[in-house]
Amino acid sequence: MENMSNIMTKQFKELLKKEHLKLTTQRLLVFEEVFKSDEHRESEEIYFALKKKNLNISRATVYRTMDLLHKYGFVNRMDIGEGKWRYEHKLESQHHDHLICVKCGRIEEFISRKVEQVQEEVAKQYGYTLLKHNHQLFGICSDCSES
Amino acid sequence: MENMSNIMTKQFKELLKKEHLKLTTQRLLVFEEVFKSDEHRESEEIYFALKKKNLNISRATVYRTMDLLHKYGFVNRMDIGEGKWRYEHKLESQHHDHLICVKCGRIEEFISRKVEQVQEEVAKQYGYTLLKHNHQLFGICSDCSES
DNA sequence: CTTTCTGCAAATGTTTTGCATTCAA
DNA sequence: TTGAATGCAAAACATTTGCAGAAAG
Repeated sequence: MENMSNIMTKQFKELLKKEHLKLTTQRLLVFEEVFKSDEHRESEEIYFALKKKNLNISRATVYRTMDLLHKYGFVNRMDIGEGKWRYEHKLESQHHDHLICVKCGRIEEFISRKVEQVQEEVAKQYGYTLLKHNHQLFGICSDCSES
Repeated sequence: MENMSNIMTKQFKELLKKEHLKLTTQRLLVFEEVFKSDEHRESEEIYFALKKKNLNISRATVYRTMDLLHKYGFVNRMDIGEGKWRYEHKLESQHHDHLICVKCGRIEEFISRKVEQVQEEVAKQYGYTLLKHNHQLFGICSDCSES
């Protein structure tokens, strides 16, 4: 039986065809690595995850592919304020924001209709057409505040 | 008559004394440069602004001083997702978030009590103690959408 | 005097790029 | 067969660091 990840792979392949981009082994492997995990990872981590599996895809290709996946909307690129990006795939995930523990790095995803509404109001008030937003809460999670 | 910026300078000097940090010409010049402008600038821009005035303070010192100002709460460090920081001083400014035009780079500051409230609710719900947040809206401003 | 700070240049860490080679179409 | 993608190493970019000399306390 076909799972979600397979459907995404199909979509990815269709996109490549549509855009006259080549379906290479490397692109597929990076894609699958990204969709296999629900973590919020950096390109570097994805690169090493592949390396560990003896899939020696060059760093440049990993970065180039992540860029492509971001450009075509297969992943979200999040900036958690360390001067680098983390990616998360969009499989089965609705839009959400993040709650990040500054001690252990744990990331909680949250959705708040209220915040979404207020954002629209603010944008409207200033005459902006809203394209995207960045909303992260930093704090200490329950586990970390106990110890 | 004494203005706000002077008061801040006094506070900065007091802090240095309290922390047994040295009051150097460079630190004062960087500090004044930062408090002289209301822009949201990067360390690099501050470095060049000083250079233009023939104040040849080394890049390292500018970076080190911005770090200090951030550490002691004289400036906010914001990450607008380009892999680098921008700073804004806290002179006369309450807490606020940002609305950024992706075309011209213009930055609008906004405050929303509602968002602040909802953030607290979300943190509580997940058992987090909220420390800070990052909230940026990206869109197209009225000027840019006309053209 | 004795720390601490500065300036420099080198190092760092992440990401990008040029170019020869390889490969999908 | 040929234009695009890969891999490599070098470059780029913002930022940090080690260290010797300078300056503040």
